[in-house]
Amino acid sequence: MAPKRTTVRDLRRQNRSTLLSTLFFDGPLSRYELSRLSGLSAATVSNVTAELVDDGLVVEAGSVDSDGGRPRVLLRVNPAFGHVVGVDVGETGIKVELFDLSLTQLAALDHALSPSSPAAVASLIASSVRDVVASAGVPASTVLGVGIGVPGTVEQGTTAVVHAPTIGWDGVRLEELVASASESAWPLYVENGAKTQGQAEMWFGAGRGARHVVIALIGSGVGAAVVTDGGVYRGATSSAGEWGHTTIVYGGRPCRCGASGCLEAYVGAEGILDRYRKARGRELPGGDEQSAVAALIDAASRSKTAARVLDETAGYLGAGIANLVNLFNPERIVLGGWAGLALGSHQLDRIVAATRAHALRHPYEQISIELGRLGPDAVAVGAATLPVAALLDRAADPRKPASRADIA
Amino acid sequence: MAPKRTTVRDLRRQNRSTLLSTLFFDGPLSRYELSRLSGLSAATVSNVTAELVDDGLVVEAGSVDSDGGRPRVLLRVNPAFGHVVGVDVGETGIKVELFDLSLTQLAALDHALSPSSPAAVASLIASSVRDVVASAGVPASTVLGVGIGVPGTVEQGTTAVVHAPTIGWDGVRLEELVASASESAWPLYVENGAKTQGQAEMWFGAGRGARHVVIALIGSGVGAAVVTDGGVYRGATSSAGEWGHTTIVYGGRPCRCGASGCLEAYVGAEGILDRYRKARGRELPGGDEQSAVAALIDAASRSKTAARVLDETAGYLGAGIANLVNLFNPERIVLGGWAGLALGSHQLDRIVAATRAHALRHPYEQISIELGRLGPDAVAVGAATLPVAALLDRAADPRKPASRADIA
DNA sequence: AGACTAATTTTAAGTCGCAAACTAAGGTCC
DNA sequence: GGACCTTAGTTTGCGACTTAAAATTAGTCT
Repeated sequence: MAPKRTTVRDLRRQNRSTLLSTLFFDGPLSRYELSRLSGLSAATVSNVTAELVDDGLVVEAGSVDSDGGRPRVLLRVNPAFGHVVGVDVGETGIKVELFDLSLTQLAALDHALSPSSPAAVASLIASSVRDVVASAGVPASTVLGVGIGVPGTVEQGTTAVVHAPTIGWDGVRLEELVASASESAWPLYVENGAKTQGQAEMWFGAGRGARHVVIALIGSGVGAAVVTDGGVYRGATSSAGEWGHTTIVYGGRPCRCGASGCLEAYVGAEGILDRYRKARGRELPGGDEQSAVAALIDAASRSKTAARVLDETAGYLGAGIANLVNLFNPERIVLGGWAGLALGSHQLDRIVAATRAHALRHPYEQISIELGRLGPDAVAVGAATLPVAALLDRAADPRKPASRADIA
Repeated sequence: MAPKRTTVRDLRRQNRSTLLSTLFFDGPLSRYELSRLSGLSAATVSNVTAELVDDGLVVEAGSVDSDGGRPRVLLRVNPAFGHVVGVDVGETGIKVELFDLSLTQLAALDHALSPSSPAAVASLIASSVRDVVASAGVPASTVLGVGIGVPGTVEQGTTAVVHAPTIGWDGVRLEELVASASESAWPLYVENGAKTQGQAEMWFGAGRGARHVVIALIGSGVGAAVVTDGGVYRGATSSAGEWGHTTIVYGGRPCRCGASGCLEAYVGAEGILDRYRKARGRELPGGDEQSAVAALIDAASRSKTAARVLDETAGYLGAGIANLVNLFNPERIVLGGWAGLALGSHQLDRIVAATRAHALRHPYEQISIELGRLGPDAVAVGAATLPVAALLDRAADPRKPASRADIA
């Protein structure tokens, strides 16, 4: 068993964390409301919030007029307490964005990137982070951490190890590379991009308020972020949620992962276009995947072949979603990723119908299927979320106010 | 957010729980070892264990001679503190077993059962529980609770609702039925049989020591218990883990759940036998499923058809397991259920190979695939585990010693 | 201005775990 | 067989924590 002591001191830390998190997610609140929401006594709330205010983590934010009685003073997390950086390492470029503590974007930077060595990417990340911080005029010392979302599985051990076949990475210790390429010692958090995007949807998008959610992501590849009991599920070594490579057609189409019959080979953008190509018996006009998929969806109103391919896609996708429903029994499914949104906005009905056809009745009745609400920045926002989550989690020690050093 | 206060009192409860659980799972331990394992100070361990001994939950169990120094006094959970009952409601009968607190069986009872109304089953359960308690000469007041494993999904709400199509149950509130059929007010715990069996493997079988495990169960039907971070994963409404009805062959064989291409239709006993029947082009000799499957496995050394059917089964099963590996990223897969054990002991190699072929490399490298170690009583043992888990969890209040009333 | 209300803060318990000092129980060594 | 280790477990004193109740603060209402 893990030696998880519980001293009276941990109590305070946990209460700090609870109150800070409540303030973060449920907006400005009075001490009184905090007391109700957290279950803590008014005295404790007063006591703990005084500390949080002292530490600069929380500030007063006006007051609510009363109708007879002392007006409530509202408290909220101090957005200027610190800043966080989110990095989205994609297959064709990287995005670097700077946020304040309320995840309001202050600056952003894009870099196109042809497939490059991990070291080259790491040094580009390091310099871009420095640039974006400088461009916003934010003092480097207020940066609480840098979150990095990558397109591949991430094994979280003492240090994160990235396996991203689509960009040719295998066993890359990105943290170490970035750390040695940058002179600042900001805490780094590396995580799979589907999971960071999922966390972004949970905090600010279609997942808000639910505790059991699967965020399905369909783009070139297919992935998912599974949220159980409010937290992203990681499994033994954090590579859980590889939905794209679950078998849905035993012995079916070959997949780029080497296996056959994977869901990704049917509903990933490449798989969809390839099936369309084969159905038409000739090449498609050139162009990037996104516009090709858009063209296919557009053609569906005129072309029977296109309509059939999309129908089949909805069928496969529904079966894939049904598998998630049966295995995870979530309360909500969020369909995201550029291809997922494109498909979803044109044929959500059919996808839902196919899901119903393949799922068991009772778990199916629990769910609602929604489209993602966040735009193309979701991966970066989600990445920036990681240092914030760390801050909320430990809420820092009463003695040494929360700062870079605390988050590890 | 859930109003989960954290008072200084909860600390004590949690530490009681930690110590009691450590003693339960890691056998007799001295106070000194407890202190190391729990991370609590020696003083606290002394203090808390004194309370536990006072309450009768823990007793001394001899001592270990020293080589220079005061000998250690061993402590263990008092097996006689209370008793628990486990009930296995199967498709063809019910098993009722009585255990002491260390899950040592004291008495057992079997009843064949043709498909019956829920009320009839409930009253049979109630009377059998009374009989088994009486036959062991155990005072009714020491029974801490009754766990019931059922063959279907269980929605846990204020009261458990059972949906078990194979025995014709739909929306059955078994707790209420059993409670009103029995005069004793023992706390009842209703749970899906695959989950109780999974918990039994975790506590006493092939799952010991691991925190992320999937226990796959293959019999007539196919199910799974997913253990994440040491606990059985339930999802939003406790019907998670319905592995048998995930689609593995899109558009494939019809399944008794109404969908098509479900894993169960390929690797469930019925599915295997039906495929064999079709492959041979004629009827099989009669008999029950278990002996029919045994006969098929036996025939594989002589019959090409039988061998092929089994090979294909291993392939489907491997793909199904690979889906679990990709989605859950466990550290261990346990293959259980009578058909799973039969298949596993004759062709584990092929199942493992098929799993490797369908799983992603990195999550695959984390796992070991093992056979279940528990016999046919596993469902009942696992059911009996439920009241024990409740006891360990709340470890009862310092003031009023743990008893029936505490577990709810 | 005085009464009344409702949100915070202060005060006075009471609980908890920990470190250090202390006791228990058994060795070793001469 | 007695002085002296060694290790296990207990007692004591203390600081930290939450809570309930009392006090204070800041408005509204008449």
